[in-house]
Amino acid sequence: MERELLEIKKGPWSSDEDEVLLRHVSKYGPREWSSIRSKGLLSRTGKSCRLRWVNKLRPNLKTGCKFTAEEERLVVELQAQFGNKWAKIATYLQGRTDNDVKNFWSSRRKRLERMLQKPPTSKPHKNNGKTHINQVEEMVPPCSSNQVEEILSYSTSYMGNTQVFEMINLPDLIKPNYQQLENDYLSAVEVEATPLHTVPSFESSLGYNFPLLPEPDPLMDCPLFPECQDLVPEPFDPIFVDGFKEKKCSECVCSSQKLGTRLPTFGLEGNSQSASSNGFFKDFPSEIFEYFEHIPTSSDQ
DNA sequence: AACGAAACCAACCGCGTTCAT
DNA sequence: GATGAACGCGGTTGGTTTCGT
Repeated sequence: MERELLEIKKGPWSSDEDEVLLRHVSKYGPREWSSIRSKGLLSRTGKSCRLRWVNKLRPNLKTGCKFTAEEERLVVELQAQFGNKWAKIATYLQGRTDNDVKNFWSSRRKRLERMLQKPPTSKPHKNNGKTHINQVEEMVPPCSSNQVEEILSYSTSYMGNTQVFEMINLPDLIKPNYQQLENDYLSAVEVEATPLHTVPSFESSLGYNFPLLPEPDPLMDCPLFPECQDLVPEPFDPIFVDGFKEKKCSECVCSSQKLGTRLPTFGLEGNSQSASSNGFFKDFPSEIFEYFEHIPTSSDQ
């Protein structure tokens, strides 16, 4: 028994272990992770227990759901704003963990890196069932990782979803549909501000009132408010900032006032243009297209 | 059907921060 | 203030699943 406890178990969690962990959390709350092992309940480290709870067992998680277009857009915007502060970004996305966001981002990054680094081939493009991404892989010249980062900031692929190319147009991404964003944020705030005891959840059955996730403070975090200019994280993506230049900051403030200064204003007026096919490519830096052949559209087929 | 590549996801590790003593 | 334990976060890795050929 003692020996068993000394040996730290690693690897996938069993449902029994999950159950033990859930019982512990229901009794003591999501803390005292180390005591789980010291009490002999599990031979996992406190760290591991916490991670399991945060990423899989916590109530209200969107496990197994692909990122929606809105979530994707938010991640892109927030990543440009905060950098790789995944935990912070995750607080803006209901039901998503930092791990989710991190995985989403790195997967996206890898995909784009591959797209931009594969040398062009001389093979004819037949487009027989190939996605446009596959074609790009064959056509785009090698590219530095900086370029990848840059492009990542402005594009969204939405590859994981079934509507593979019904993606957000880059202009839409850089100049998001403001009204939509407002609505989304307000509904998000509404959810976040709803006390957990009013939300049917895990807590009611297990008897512990889980604390709300820390609510992001968009006012403090938004570098676009004049009063927050000092808080702009460095390095701040210059091109991303460029996207905002045409709009005066006063407009940000006005918009934020409309929302009681709680909206993370992206400082842009609406672009009601809906996502359409090929939006992904429309949004790439123009140089890239020097290497492109004509990409067939749906009307070509 | 088999195989390889890509995508996805869960979990670990190292390091920095916070907190109690 | 110094120290150590606990915690939280970001980066990375490795296993599994999905997809295309």
